[in-house]
Order: sequence, then C-alpha cells, then structure tokens
Amino acid sequence: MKEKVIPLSIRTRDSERSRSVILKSALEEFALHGLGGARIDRIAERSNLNKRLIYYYFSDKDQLFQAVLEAAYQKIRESERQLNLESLQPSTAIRKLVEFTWNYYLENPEFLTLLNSANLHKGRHIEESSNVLTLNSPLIELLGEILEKGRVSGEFRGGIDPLQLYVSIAGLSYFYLSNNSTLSFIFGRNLMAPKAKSERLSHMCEVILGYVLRG
Amino acid sequence: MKEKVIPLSIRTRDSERSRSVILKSALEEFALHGLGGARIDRIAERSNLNKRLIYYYFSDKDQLFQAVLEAAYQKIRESERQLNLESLQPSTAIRKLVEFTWNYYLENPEFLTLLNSANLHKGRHIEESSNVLTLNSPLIELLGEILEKGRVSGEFRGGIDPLQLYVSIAGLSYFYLSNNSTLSFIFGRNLMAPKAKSERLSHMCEVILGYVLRG
Amino acid sequence: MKEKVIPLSIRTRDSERSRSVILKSALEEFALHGLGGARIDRIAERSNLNKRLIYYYFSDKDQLFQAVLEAAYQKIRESERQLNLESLQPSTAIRKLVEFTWNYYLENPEFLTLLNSANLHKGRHIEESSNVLTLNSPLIELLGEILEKGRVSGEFRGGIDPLQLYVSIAGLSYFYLSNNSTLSFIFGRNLMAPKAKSERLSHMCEVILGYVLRG
Amino acid sequence: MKEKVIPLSIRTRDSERSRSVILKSALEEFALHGLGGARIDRIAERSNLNKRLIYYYFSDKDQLFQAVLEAAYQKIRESERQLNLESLQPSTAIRKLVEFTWNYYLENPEFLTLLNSANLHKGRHIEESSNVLTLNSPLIELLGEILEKGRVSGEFRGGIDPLQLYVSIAGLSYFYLSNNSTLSFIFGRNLMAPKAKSERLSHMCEVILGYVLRG
DNA sequence: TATGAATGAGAATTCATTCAT
DNA sequence: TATGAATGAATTCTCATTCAT
Repeated sequence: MKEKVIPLSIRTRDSERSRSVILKSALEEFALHGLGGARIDRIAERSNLNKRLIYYYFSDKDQLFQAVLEAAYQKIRESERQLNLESLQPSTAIRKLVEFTWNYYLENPEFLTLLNSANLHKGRHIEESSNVLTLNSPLIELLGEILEKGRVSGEFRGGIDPLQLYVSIAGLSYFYLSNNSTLSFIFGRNLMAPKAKSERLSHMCEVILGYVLRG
Repeated sequence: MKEKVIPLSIRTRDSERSRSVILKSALEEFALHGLGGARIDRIAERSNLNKRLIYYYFSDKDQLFQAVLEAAYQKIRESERQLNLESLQPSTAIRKLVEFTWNYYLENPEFLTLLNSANLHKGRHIEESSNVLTLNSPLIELLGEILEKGRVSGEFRGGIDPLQLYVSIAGLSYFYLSNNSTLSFIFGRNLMAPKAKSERLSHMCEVILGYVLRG
Repeated sequence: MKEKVIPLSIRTRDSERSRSVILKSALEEFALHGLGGARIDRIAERSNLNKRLIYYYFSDKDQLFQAVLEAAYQKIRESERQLNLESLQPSTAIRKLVEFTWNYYLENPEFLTLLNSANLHKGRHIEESSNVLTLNSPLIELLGEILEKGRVSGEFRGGIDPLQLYVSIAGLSYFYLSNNSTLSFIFGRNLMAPKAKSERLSHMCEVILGYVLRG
Repeated sequence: MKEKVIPLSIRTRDSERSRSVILKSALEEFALHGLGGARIDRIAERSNLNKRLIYYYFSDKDQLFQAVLEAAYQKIRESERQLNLESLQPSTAIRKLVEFTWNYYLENPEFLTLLNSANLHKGRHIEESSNVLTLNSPLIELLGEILEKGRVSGEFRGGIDPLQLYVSIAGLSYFYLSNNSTLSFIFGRNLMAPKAKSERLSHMCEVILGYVLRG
C-alpha cells in the first residue's frame, strides 16, 4: 500500500498558513468586537477553519489575543522602520512622522481598537508577551536624535522630551479617530469626510510643528 | 396611638435611590470590563439589589449602558459649566481648560473606558440617546469666543478651529491616560508616577499654548 | 377634617368593573397565546390595571384561567339558550344548530383556543371549577328531544345518540376553524375566504342532515 | 497489534442518533405541554443529552418545534401512503380512511397537540418549513379519484369536494379525541372507555358513509 | 493536521408572585 | 381598592473549551 508522503516543507507551509489565517481572522474579530465581545466561533467561521484548530495553535482566547496584539505591534514597528526619518531634515522628519501616524491609524483602524482592548485589560496581554523587542518602539530614540539635530541647528527649541512628543503626536490622531463615532454625533459633523480629515491633518501639523520649532 | 407616617418623599426616593445605585454600580462595572465584559450579575451584587430590578428599571444591558453613558456625559458637562472660562483672560482660560481636562480624566477614569466602549460599538448608544442636549458640548462655542477674544487682543493667532483645538486638548490627555498601561510597559517608565504626571501636564500646556499664542 | 366617603354602591361597581376588565383582558391574552404563553404582565397592560390587582381578584394564573374558561362557557350556554330550538321543526332545528355552532366559533375564536388550552392541561381547570352547572350543556337533552320528535314524525332515522351528534356537529366546524392556518397552507387555499366559508357551511349541513334524515 | 477500527457508519450514526433522540424527546415534551409550556431543560433530560446539544442541532426552541412538526407530518403521510386506498372499492376505501384517521389519532395523540400548538401560533412554523412536500397531503387527490370512481359506478352521490370531505373525516375524530378531557367531564361520560370509543367509530362511519352514498 | 460532536458553567432575560404602603 | 417596588426561581440561550477520532 502506497503511503501518501507529504514533504515537510509543504505541510509546514500549510500549518503556517492556517496559523496566519486564524491570526488574521482573529484580528478582524477583536477589532470589531473587542476582546470581551469577540467570539471564537466567529473567528473560526471567518477563517473557514475548525474551531478546534484555534485551540490547537493558540491554547486559549487570551493567548490568541496576545498573539494578535504582538502581530499588530510587529506590523506598525515594521512600517515605522521604513520611514527612514533619520535621513530627513528635522522639521521634515517631524512632519512626516505626524503624517505617518495619522495615515497608519486611518488605514489600520484595528490597531486602535486593539490598543483599547489591551488597555481595558490593564496591559496584561502585553506584559505577558515574550516578544518585548517588537513592542519597544525604537522611534523614541530616533526622535531624540532628530530633536537634538534640530536643536543644534537652531531650528528647534530645546528641552523637548521625545517620549512626550511621541505620545502627543499619537494622541492627536488617536483621539480623533478612535472616538470619531461619538464625536461626529455630538458635534454634528462627519469627522471622516475627506475635507474634515485633511483639515485635521493640517491642524495637527501646525500644533506639533508650532511646538517644536523655535518661536 | 402613634401613627407611622412615611412621607411620600421617602417612598419616592426609594425608587430613585435604587435607580441611581444601579446606575453607579453599572458605571463601575462597565468601566472595569467594558460593555462586552460587564456582567449584570456583578452589577446586581455591587448594588446589593436584585438582578431583576435592573431589568425593571433599564430593560436590558444596552439600555443600561446607554443610561450610564448619558449620566457620564451629564456629569462632565456639569463640571465644564462650573469652569467659568468666560470670565478669564484668554490664555488663562486655555490653560485652565487643559488642566481641567487632564484632571477630570485623571479623577474619572471610567469616563475614558466608557468612551472607548461607546465607540467600539460605533456610537450606537449615543445615537439612540434622547438626552442629546446633555451630550452636546457647549464648550466649543465658548472656546470659539475665547479664541476670538484672544485674537482681537493680539494675544492669539487667528484661524483656529475651536473644534480642532478641543479635540487636540482632549486627545493629549486621553491617549496618555487611556493607554497608560501599555505605554508604561513599552517605554519602561511608570507614566502614572507623580513626577511623570506633572511633566505630562507641563508638556501639554506648552504644546497647546505654544500653538494658540501668536509666535 | 373632611373624610372623602365613597358610597358602597359606587365602590362595588368599580370593583366589579375591574374584575370584568381583567377577565376580558385575560380572555384575549389566553386566546392569543394559550395558557403557557400568556403573560400576567400583558394582561395587566391590556386591562390598564395593576398586576397586583389580578392577584387580588384571582389568586393566581391558573385560577384566572379557570375563571376565564367558566365565563366562556357561561357565554356560549347563554347563546345556546337563546336559540329556542324547541320551537322549531326537527330538521330546521338541526340545521339551525349547525349554523349556530359554525357562526359562534367564527365570531368567538377565543373559545376554540380556550378549549384547546383547557384540554392540553387534561381538563384540570374545568374539573376544579365549582360552576359545573353552567358548563353542563342542556343542549344534549334538548337535542335528544328534537331527534325523538323527528323520529316519531318519520322525518329522522332512529337510534341516533344526541351526544354523538352534538360532538359531530361541533367537530365539523371546530377542526376547520381551529386549524385553519395550517390547513390553508397545506392545501394552498385560503379557507377563510368568504366563498370557502359558505361552502363549508353548506357541506356541513349536507353531511349532518344527510345523516339524520331518513334516507 | 490490534487496530481499533471504527467504521464511519457508526460515527456518523452517533450524530444522527443524537438528533433523532432529541427529536423524539421534544415531540413528547411539546405534546405534553404545548410549545409555550415545553421546557428545553426537560427535553434535555428526557433525551439524556446535553442541553447545549439541542441548540447545536436545532438553533432554538422554535426551530426545534418546527423540526418536530415536520417529522410528525412525515410520519402520518407515510402511514397514509401505506393505506393503499386506490386498490379498494370506493365505499370500502372511505370507511377505511375514517377508521385509519380515528386509529391514527388514537395511537398518536401527540399529533393532535402538535397541530393545536402549530395553529395557536398561526401556522408560523409550518409556513417556515422547507419540507413542503411532506406536508402536502396526497390524500386529497386520491380521495377525489375515489369519489369519482364511486360516482361513476352509481354508488356515490356527485358534487362532493374531496377537501371538504377530508376535513370532515378528520374533524369528527379530532374534536372528540382532542377535547376528550373536557367533554368527558361535561357530559359525565368517560369518552375513552372501550365501548364509548367503538360507538364513536360506528357513528362516524355512519355519518360519513351516509353522506357519500347515494340515498 | 484537522474536524464534528459534546459539554459545563455561565449569562441575559423572563415570569409569576409578594411586599409595603 | 389600588399600586409601584422588589424578588427568587426559572428559562432560553451562549461561550469557551474539550473529546474522540
């Protein structure tokens, strides 16, 4: 009797594929419903894979969420890396960072929801993550260098904490986008209309550059 | 013979008390676990009241959440009203608004979680709220007047959209506080340490005032 | 201090009114949903009276159902009494009884549902009824006399059990009307269309009269 | 080394078995208590299966009821098919149909309760059934042929609507059996006593045959 | 690696009924 | 007589998770 031998390379690839399909489906589900509202059943449906397989690969819901979170961080870090801010003029670099942040959140809204969920759970999932490296943003260091370069050239004011600046840049986009539903309703303006979005970006650039640039 | 006279006010208050006790317990529960993670059972326990009563007063979980949300908005609007920004000098008023926002979020962290939950559900609960009045922030209008006053006096630059400014002020505090768990972990700094907090407040004031003040 | 004195006659009348309003609302509810599906809450709403009052007057759901059932029987017995079959010619009397049964069921569909509910519960509610008198149909006796009169006159065949005939007359209408929903669907005909109804009535008269009349 | 080979047929049968055990238990429960009074918990107990499994296979109570209803129709249709009325003499065929109906209702009293429940809910469950084929009785057509054959041979009268006749045959048995509890009580006769039952059957045959046979 | 079947614990919601006045 | 508030026990349904193969 012939045995059907499946070469390791293929089997592995299939298994990796399943894993990543699950991860992708889970990302969608968590983004849509939060950790508490996400359903393993729906993740299975989304992925067209058996529910049991999710447990096979990720042990339980929390660990699945953790994996999703890690992947999301990995992705944004990768994107940040490709910015090549170090090669730009200080003010151009800052502006580019503001724009990048805005666009990244805009194009990856799941990231915002994921962050929210993670923080609702007091960061438990991140703390338990082994992949600390991918989490730790190298951007702070880089930002410090840019600020220093700008200060030396006389373009920027001094005494700016890169972490504070980073948090501010993120916060300006984050709040607007993450809470866009309620804000749009309360203010009676569609904050996601193209014009509204471009106004927001201009405003943020003005605020951040107005701050870093020497009066 | 002594008659046991129970004034109507007390009987009435009982029902109002139950309602408000439930509302308070629900606020805690929703803040702690989000809408999806909140448990009606726990809300009943928290309030020392019968689970059935929650349904008696609020029909279902979503409507309870909505009521909690409305109450939270009512509360922050009330606090805003008491700021009396209109009586202050423009730059003082702006600074005070930044400080107020920061402190309010700091002292009422439930508000942040609630906002997150509401937006996770695409603002559905707010949209269904009948109490739109308490939701609509009168602050935008007031902020517009302050900006205009500052512009006229030559203190402030012109062309600032009060809504954008408001969102930025909120965003600077919001992101820092709402995501403090993961940020603290990633950056390896306790962002809630007293010193960190006061640094953040200074930074935010610099950013906002640096922006509004005429170079 | 003046005491507001309400004369007994008025108060009593109110109480009777409440009782009968509840009974009517309960009839509707039981007819619509059966005993198991009926809701005390809905009966209270229907009657615009307090739920507590239902218990005040009727002790519990089962006894309320029993009261409703008794009232329904009382009503049909009263209608039967007004038929005055005894004064008619035998064959006319039989035809009139068939027509009456059909029309009564048609106009009082609750009666059918009530009967169903009562029998689903093995007649428990009737057996516990004290009002047996109003339940016991005097019609059987009367029917016996009519059949005898017809037999003597040579119009009717002999040996007809009035109970069997009564049950048959009722059954011919009952099955058609009580199960009209499913029958209409299965047979693809609207059994409640005017033409269908009049055809049914003709058919039933033919069947019953064809049976009682001497070939 | 012995290999434990479990044929697919058994594994498959397990699931089918569970499904059919649930269906059977549900039939009993619905027959005993109606749709509103039936309890999923009791169905689970009856079937010695997990309550969760009921939802796994049937989604919810209504769909379970629908499945039970379909099965009941399937069963009676199957029994009807085995009657082979077409091979009999017209009058014999009619008598056999009356007897069959009576006996089927007698031996499958759940069918009556089920019909009642279905109609209490306005036939909603049947209408949503996809299995229309099993619902539609082929008997009407057959009955039409029998009536025609009888008419041609001069045995039967003409102008009989097979649907009306079918409904009448069913109604004569149905009313007696479905409402036997209250009828027995009201008339003070045990309608389920052997003698009473045989008298009923004779009566029904007389009524129906008296009607179809040419005077 | 993959999957359909099965389950216990729990969660939202409902219901008849009683309390207190 | 009338009523709003309160409740315990169910009841339907859900969810993460495991079994068996």
